[in-house]
This record gives sequence, C-alpha cells and structure tokens, in this order.
Amino acid sequence: MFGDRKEDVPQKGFRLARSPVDSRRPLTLRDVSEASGVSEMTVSRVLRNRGDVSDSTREKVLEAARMLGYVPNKIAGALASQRVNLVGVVIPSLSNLVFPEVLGGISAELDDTGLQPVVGVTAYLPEKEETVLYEMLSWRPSGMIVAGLEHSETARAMLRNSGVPVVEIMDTDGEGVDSVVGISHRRAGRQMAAAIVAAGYRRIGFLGTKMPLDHRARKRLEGFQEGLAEAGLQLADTEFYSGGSALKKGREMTQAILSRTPDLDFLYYSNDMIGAGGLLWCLENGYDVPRQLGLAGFNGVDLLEGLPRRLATMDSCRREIGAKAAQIIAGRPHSGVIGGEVIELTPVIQPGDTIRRA
Amino acid sequence: MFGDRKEDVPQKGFRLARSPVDSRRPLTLRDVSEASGVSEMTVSRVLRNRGDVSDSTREKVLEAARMLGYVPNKIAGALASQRVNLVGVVIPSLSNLVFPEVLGGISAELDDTGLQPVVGVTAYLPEKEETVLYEMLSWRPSGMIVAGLEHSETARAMLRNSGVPVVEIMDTDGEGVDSVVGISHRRAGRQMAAAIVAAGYRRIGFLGTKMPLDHRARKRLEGFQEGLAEAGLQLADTEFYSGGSALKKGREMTQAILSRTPDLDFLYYSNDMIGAGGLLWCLENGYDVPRQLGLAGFNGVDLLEGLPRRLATMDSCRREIGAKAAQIIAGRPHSGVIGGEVIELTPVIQPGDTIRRA
DNA sequence: TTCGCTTATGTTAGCGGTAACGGCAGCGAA
DNA sequence: TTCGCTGCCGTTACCGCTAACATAAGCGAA
Repeated sequence: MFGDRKEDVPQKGFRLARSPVDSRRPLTLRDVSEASGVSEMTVSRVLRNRGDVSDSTREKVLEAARMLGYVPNKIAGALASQRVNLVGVVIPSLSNLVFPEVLGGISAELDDTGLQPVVGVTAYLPEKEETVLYEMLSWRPSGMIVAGLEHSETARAMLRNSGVPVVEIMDTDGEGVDSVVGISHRRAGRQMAAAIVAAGYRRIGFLGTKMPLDHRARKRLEGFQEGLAEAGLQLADTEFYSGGSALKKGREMTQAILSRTPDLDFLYYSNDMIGAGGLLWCLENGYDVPRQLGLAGFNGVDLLEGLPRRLATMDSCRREIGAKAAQIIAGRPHSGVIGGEVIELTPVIQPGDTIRRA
Repeated sequence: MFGDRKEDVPQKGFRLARSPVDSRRPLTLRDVSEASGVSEMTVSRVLRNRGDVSDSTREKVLEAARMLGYVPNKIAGALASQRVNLVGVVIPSLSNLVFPEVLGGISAELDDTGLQPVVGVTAYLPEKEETVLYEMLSWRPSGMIVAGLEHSETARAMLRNSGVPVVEIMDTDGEGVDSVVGISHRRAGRQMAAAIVAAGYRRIGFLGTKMPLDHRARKRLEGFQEGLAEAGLQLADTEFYSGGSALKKGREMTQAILSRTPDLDFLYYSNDMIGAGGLLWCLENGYDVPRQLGLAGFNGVDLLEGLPRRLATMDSCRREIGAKAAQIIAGRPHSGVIGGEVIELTPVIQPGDTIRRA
C-alpha cells in the first residue's frame, strides 16, 4: 500500500524510461495482477484456464486483462513450462501447390489440439534445409514434420538429437529418422507404367523438370523405368527442363520431344502442371488424344478439372499425408520417445480421358 | 573444483532424472561451457559472434558445441535479450498462389537480415485473423506484415498496442494502422474499365468469386463500375461463385453468363484463374476472341503464359509488395516508433491477346 | 614505475512467466 | 471439538540465456 516494491524504484538502464505514464512500456503479468488486485500466479492461472480460481476473481482478472489489452508473453511462458505449442513444418517450396495442400491437411488436423504449424521453406537446397532445421529446433518445437527422406547427415543428426518427435512425409522409399508418412513414389511409377503398357502403348516418352534434388520425382522415374522393363520396354525418349511457368514448359517440352521423336505414343509427365501444358499443346496441334497419343501426369491437382480433357494422373494423398503426420505429432505424449511409425498410403490411378480404356 | 554447484545436487522432481549418463537430457550452454572449460558467457559470445573472444577459445568452444550437437535455445535467448528475429506474416490463404508469391518477396528480402518470416493463415475469417494475430504477438515478433486493411477493431487494437512495426500489404484504399504497401484496387478496376471502353467494348459482364470478405476483389469491382459509369456504361451482367477448382468455375460461370446474356462483348474476371477457365471455354466453343468477345483477368500470374492465348490482365506487383514490406520491417530500428509510411505501387495493364488493340 | 587503455574473460542480476508446494479458510464427519 | 479435505490463492525457485558491469592481464607511453 505504501509503495509497490520494485516497480517505482528506478533501477537501471531502460528501466528508467518506464515511468508510469509511459503507456508504451510492454505489459506483463504484473500489470494485470496489480490492476486486478491478485497475485501474478492467479492471473496466470486464469489466463491459462488451469487450476482453481473463483468465478469472481476470474472475472476481475479477465476484465483487467481486456482493459489493458494484455497479450501473454509466450517466450517467458515457454521457458518456464518447457512447453512450446509449435510444430515445425519443413517443405521445399510453396509455389508447388502440392505443399500448401499438405499444409492444409496439417493445419486442419492440428486446429483443435492447441498446436500451431510453423512453416520453413528449403527451396530444395540441402544447406538451406540445415539452416531452417537449426533455426526451428532452436525454438524447441513440440514436433517436426519434414518433407522427404533425403537429408544431409548433419540434418539427420540434428533431428535425431533434438528429442522431439519427427515425421518425414511424402515418401516411404527409404529410411526415416523417426516416423514416416507417405507414398512409395517408386511403386507409383511402376504402377503407372503397368497401366500404360496394359492400355497398349509402346513408344513411351518421359518429361520432367530437371531437379536432381527432387528425389520423389527421381524415384517415380526409376520406378516407371522398372515397370517398363518388366514389360520388356524402355523409355523411347526423355525431355527435361527447369524454371519458369510449368504450363508453358509443358508445352515447349512436348513440342520438343514430339518433333525429335514423332512416333511416341505416350507421354508421362513428372507432374500435372507440365502435363496440362502438354495436353493443351497436343489438342491445339491436332493430336488425337488418347487414341494416337496418351498422356499422364502425377499428383491429382484439382486444377486439372478445368482442362478441356481430364488428364490421367495419380492422386498423391497430400491432405491425408498432412493429416496423418499431424496426428502422430499431436498424439505423441511430450517427448515420450516411442518408436517411429511408418504409414504408407496407396495412391490410386485416375485414368481421366487421356489414356485408352482397356 | 570440489564439486559443481547446482548440477550434481539432486533437486526436485524431474531434475532427479537428469543423471550424467542420461544422454537425452536437453543440452544447455552449461554443457558446452563445461566441455570447453570456459564460462557460459564466453560460450554465448562465441555462438553469437559478439564481443571479443580469442581465436583459441573460439575454436575450443565451437569444437565442443559441434561435438555435443548443441543447438542454442532461442526461447531463453529471446527472453533475456528482449529480441526476437521473427516477423509475423498474416495472409488469408496459401492456395491462392498470389500469397506464396508475396511471401517469396518477403523471404528474399529478409534473407540476409537475420530475420525470419513466420506465416499465419486466416482463411478470410476475421475471427481466425484475431486468433492468429494474438498467437503471433504473444511471441513478440520484430514486426508484423498483414494482408489487407480491413481488420476487426480488436485486431487493430492488438496491432496498435503491440509496439511492433506493422505493415499492411496489398491494398492502399483505406486507413492503415502503421505502414502500408500495396496497390489501389479501386484504381486498378477503373483503369481496366477505361482500357476496355477505349477498345470499343460496350456490353460488359463481370465474373467473380463470391467472397464478401475478399475486400480487394470488392474494391476492384467497385472501381470497375465507377470507371464504366464515367463512360456512361454499367455492367450488363454479373456472375458469382464460390469454392472448387477455380479453372472449372471459370468455365461454368462463363457458360452461365453467356447463355443468360448472349450479347455480352466483354468479360472481366476478378482473377486470372477463373479468367483462364473462361478463356479455355470460349475458345473451345468457337467464340472469336478478342474480336467478338474480349476477356481480362487480374493478377498477372505466370501460369497464363502457358495458355493458348495470353489473357489480358494486370500485374499486382506481388513480389515487389513483399519486398518493400520486408524492407520497412528490416529497416525499422528496434521499436523506434517512426511514422507509418504509405507506399502505393502502380500496376500495369498487360493487354495480352484477349482485348482488341486500339 | 605508474597510469591508462585495450583485450579477454568472469560474475551478477534479471527477462516474464510457470511448477511445485504451502497456507488458510470453510465445512462435513467422526 | 478435532480431523481431514477441498477450494482458493500466494510464495519461492527456477527455466536457459544475455546485458551490464566487474576483473585481470598485457602493453606502450609518460
């Protein structure tokens, strides 16, 4: 009553600037506690809805907090409680459309768990991935969801030592650090090869973006080749490109490969976007799709629905992968080190209108 | 020498579990300091590259940190230093393609400032925006970049009281809380109207997504109508839709509006994606574009490059907006409350091939 | 030699919260 | 009345790190 301890005793440095009139001083629990006449601890309890507090006190505190416009400091809270409600999500790109969808699945699943995703983008660069992981782990998140299984040894070590649950997503062809949720791209490639061969196509070309670090695309191609090999076939031609508008690249590559190898009867694209470009080009240039020339992409993006003809593709279970990954993180009790689950989802071929019906 | 204080005196609760053999105990500065035989402060200095440390000591410390796989705890660091290297970025959606691009501009600009963007998505919902802002502000970021100027009163208050620099982006038609970087969508609409009228079109229809909360689209439409009014015209018909694949919606809406009002000679779409769908539909159905029927969209997404004909559009300066916003945040000295800048960029019409040449 | 300055390192006191525990009414049962 | 319990709230001791202030050694100049 005769004077609050601490607060009005000028201490040092910037503390001096914190005169009671200075409304720009950041608010703390103490301000709320003084305004409502209870201890900081009680305020903390009210704001976190934890422990017993009488209704009347609760009201007072909430009112004071609202009046002051108090926003709790999670930094302090996290340090004290050793709990952080963040989940790191590391993906190679945001412009690929596929990744925002995975993210959508994660967010939706996390929505009522109190956990919050924080996104980091690697641009397909291993060094960047290391930086992003380091940065994220330094915030001691409750979990990490990382795209792909291929990481530098340093990155793997960081994840392993971090003590937080890790889920590697999108790909199951390989060894994970902890849990894994995804599809087998190798198998996906084989499956598509089988379907194409079964439909009677024989002169098959592959078109992809030149991304040595897109391991999933690479595995798909490898699987595809294996699948062809089983039927005694091999790729008749391939075409790679990088950068730029995928739709446009799809056109250009298609023109290029068909003028180089005119007798191709099927084009397999490493993703739907270039596939769509290819499809548009083929239709404009009078190809009889799918009789004369079959086409297929990969991913099952819903952009395809607006195309003149539905491109054959394969769903890559993106939302579901995100959801499952989030479930694993959310379900894992705090740092209780349980073994890594591996969940392999099975993509389904959507034949569309660009592959001959059996 | 005779025994480390603290560490080997069992204290209480979980501390007991922290035996020296337990390698899963989280590492702290202390571990590194013990391993390298210097004080925690010196380790801290080395890891942050701050203050004078002899080369030999630096080496020792770095070696120890590497050996142990130590990752600094930013939570503690931030609390102690009152500095957080995070910038909150709040956008309505990730699947709109436009927003990842803004984000790209922000990231690129922030890349060598030590600052890191953290993304929050509002799904165009004001309540969700409040939650996201609250959540972000509770981490005391160095700045906030928020899409749009329309926020709930609560949200504006939070931003104002937060004491961090705020940049509202994408839109300059209205009052901002602090700084603003964007384009005038109203003016953009007028400008497009003027161009269309100048090209001789008179029976003009508008097609947009039914999103009452997409204020920028609304302002564009209002500006467009104003522009038409100046020429003594008004919209001949409109069509709205929501949800689903934008490309497909574009087709459906185009078909709908043209069968209802067949004498339209121009269709203005609220974004490029539905515009692209419309373009495909028109071409397939034998419309003579742009002679008989002109088309235009908005945004200037590079997807358009792959279309059979280049859709007329208007660049929305997305990367540049992101870059400028990031510059403001990065350039603002810590919480030095300087006045809010307003930067209005000027979008340029890209006539493409779907509007008659003057 | 002494002073003053620089360089390299350690010590102390928090940052703003929360876990854990303590204390004290109020109240029904023994 | 006494005990034990529950409901409510406060006190204390940190969480892991860094700002600010010692401290100590080395060295050239006065």
